[in-house]
Amino acid sequence: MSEERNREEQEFLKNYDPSRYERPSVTADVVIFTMDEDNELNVLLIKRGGHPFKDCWAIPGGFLEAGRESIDEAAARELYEETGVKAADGIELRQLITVGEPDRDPRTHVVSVVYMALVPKGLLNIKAGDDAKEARLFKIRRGYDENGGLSTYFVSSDCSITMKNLAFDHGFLVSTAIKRLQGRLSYTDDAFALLEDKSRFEIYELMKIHEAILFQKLDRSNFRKMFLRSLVDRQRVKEIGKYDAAGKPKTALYRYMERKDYDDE
Amino acid sequence: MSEERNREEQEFLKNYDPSRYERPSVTADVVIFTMDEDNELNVLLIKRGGHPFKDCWAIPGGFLEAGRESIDEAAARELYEETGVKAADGIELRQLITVGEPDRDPRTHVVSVVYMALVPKGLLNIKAGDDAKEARLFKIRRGYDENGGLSTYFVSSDCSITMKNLAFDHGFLVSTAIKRLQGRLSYTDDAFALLEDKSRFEIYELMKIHEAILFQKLDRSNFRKMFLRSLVDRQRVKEIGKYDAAGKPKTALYRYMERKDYDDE
DNA sequence: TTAATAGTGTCTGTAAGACAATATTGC
DNA sequence: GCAATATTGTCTTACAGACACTATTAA
Repeated sequence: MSEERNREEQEFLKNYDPSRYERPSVTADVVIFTMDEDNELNVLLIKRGGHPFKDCWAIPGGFLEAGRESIDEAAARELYEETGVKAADGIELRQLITVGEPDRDPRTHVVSVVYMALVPKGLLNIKAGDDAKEARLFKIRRGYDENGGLSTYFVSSDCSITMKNLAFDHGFLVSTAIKRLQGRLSYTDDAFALLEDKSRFEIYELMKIHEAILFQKLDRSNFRKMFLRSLVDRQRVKEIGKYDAAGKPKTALYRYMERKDYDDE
Repeated sequence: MSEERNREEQEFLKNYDPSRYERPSVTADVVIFTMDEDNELNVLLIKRGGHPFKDCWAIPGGFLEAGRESIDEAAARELYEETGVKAADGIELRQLITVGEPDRDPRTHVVSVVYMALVPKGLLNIKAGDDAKEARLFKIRRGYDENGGLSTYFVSSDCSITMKNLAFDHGFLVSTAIKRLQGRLSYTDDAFALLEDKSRFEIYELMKIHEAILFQKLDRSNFRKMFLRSLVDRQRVKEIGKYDAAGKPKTALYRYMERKDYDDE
């Protein structure tokens, strides 16, 4: 940009009044997935402490602090506040969808940028954030409703809620997240992000994760073949030992090789 | 929701002050793709009429009118203002990414929800919108820069600009859109959206579109096989005549069968 | 001993990619 | 006629899915 144009633009910016336009609020919401001890897919929900939708279950989210953080940073902050997990080091935090119907929040026009995160359960340190009474993991289950249609619902120790009972349009958002997770499974490394220890795992641990995400059993033999192809050919995974100290054969262990994400290529 | 809670929530909403939080501006931007007579992929760019980035080329976009339209509607409005194309009837208008670095726009914190649209050239009626001097189609070309690296640039009758010369972070946004378009090509019906007449086309018209998007030549025979498999098996396309009135064989014509999008399934 | 888990092998069908061989159309 | 376009076919390799068989481990 030329010197003269630069000066002209500086002048313009000095006189710019940002209050001219009616602005919506912006939030970053996060659908946080994990795997539990029963090898089931879980999602983190919070019980809302304030209006609107007080006492309803919702996905965690918070308002963007305009001028002070990017929308990605707001999502990372929200993830951290709710789980103690820092979005850096290998945690998947990926943008999912942005919703902005004028009436989706009764307070005011809220545009929500929704992310999904994949976190091993061992890293989770769940705590209710600012405007939440409680935060809790729910098992995601598939079942048939009274009409015989397939429906998704959330199960915790003492309660079970359906997708449609979540606050705002969060049922739709979680549903979208699950579909995206399933769709991406075959061509991304998403599943590895849910392993408790990515540098030390067995083939069938990974298979359990695939099964949980797809809500269906897989064939051991075929999964193994697929896995070994990815292993040798694409060097995404390395075998790190198959025998114990005495040289006796043991279940083979593998290490996931960290790499740049597909989205960036 | 119970009656009492409902009344309580109404009370809360009456006293809610939306000006409590600092809000960013929100825009809907659209990367509009089409195919030209030379079977090359084109993108619509506008020359900015005002500051900032005055006289720079950018993708069309506009501020969300908070409280009066959804973010999807804002994108559809922007598409219409720039091209006269209504987003309904079969035009692909799909959310791509949302960006929100605090300093990506020098005026104020702007969160941009970016869409991509696929429009046949015959429907385009390009006109410069409010704050644009000019709107124009650019051919998207791939070439090698001085360092031998692959780079993408935009070519029009009398000018050629590189990805990095676009206003704001729009180079990144267009680049992301192209990658997404390429990635989705094999498992979506995106390519059909660029046909001049979806209800009457030849196989190799569709192949030209695939070639333009992928920036590479394809094998006729193999493309044909792939196409015919999709045709018979998936009933996505129907043959509508291969012979002329006299019964003489002609190039086969096909009709695309409209269907719900994958994302919604 | 039984049941669950781990690992290997086989068979079938489908599909992608490379490439050869015709046929048809428009100058 | 030639060149570009359209159509069909062949061959190879890869891989997904179904399923059978063996070995090992834990209760």
